[in-house]
Amino acid sequence: MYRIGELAQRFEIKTDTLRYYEKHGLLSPSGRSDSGYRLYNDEDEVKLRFILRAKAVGFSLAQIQELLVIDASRAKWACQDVKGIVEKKVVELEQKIAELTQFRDSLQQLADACCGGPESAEHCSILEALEVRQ
Amino acid sequence: MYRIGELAQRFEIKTDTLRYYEKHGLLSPSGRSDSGYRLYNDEDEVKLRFILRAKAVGFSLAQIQELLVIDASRAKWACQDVKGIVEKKVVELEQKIAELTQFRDSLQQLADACCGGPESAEHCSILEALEVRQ
DNA sequence: TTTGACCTTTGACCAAACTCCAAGGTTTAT
DNA sequence: ATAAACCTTGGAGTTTGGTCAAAGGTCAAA
Repeated sequence: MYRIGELAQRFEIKTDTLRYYEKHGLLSPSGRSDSGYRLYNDEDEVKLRFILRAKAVGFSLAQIQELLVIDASRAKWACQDVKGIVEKKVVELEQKIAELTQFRDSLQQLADACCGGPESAEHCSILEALEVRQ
Repeated sequence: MYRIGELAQRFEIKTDTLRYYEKHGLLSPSGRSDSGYRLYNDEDEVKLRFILRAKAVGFSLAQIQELLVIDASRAKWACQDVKGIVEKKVVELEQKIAELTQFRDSLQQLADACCGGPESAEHCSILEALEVRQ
């Protein structure tokens, strides 16, 4: 059994983060000491590892919550349920990548069109492009 | 001269957004009516177009603020100043794209390793991967 | 015993970019 | 005149994932 500080330290996160996860229903300690201290067991540790792993590959806490629901009663779910969540996330990421890539390309275009030298910005093609009426 | 509602409608944004931009120093109306209504002129309109254009290519409002400072006194700045801001943003975007791509690749790997069928999630390789101790 | 580290709860704060609400004044068209 | 649309201000709320602060109780080592 770990106290909150021990578990937090073990995973290099803040105690406040663990309290936050508890408050938001992600991970509650399996017990409390007589004085009210949170006590986390091995299963709690496994669950925290799960959460942090999922975060590390880009899942939001809400999405992790979904995965945790499945993980809690694995036999009641199918592999396609899990894979569905992951694939949905992949699509989401791909869309965001596409958007950011578009931003990047637009900006690269602007940058390429600019002389970038010490000339006065009076006639800067980037500034012009941002305010032209068309 | 436009009142706030007219300008907002023209650019398909909320009046509250204009008030927000004013409060945060991005765009103040050039005048006020006797009753206190905001009055925006043609220059204000040009400036708003600039802001929205910059937003559309991914600049944050803080970054747009920087660009506006330059735009306000173009002769005092050089093309390289403007280009510098744009190039910095490009780098930022490239880093974010790289991060998201990594997420995507990790998740795609997980998805590929999963049968994704109706089999019980009891031994789901994705769930296993997320909680394995290693 | 003492002291400092640790723990609790509650509620507020932070970031960024809006958006909403309430109370009340102004304008416009009927 | 009337009613509805429009405007003002100030402050709070939303989202997401934390983080901080205050007040006070508990634990462990010296």
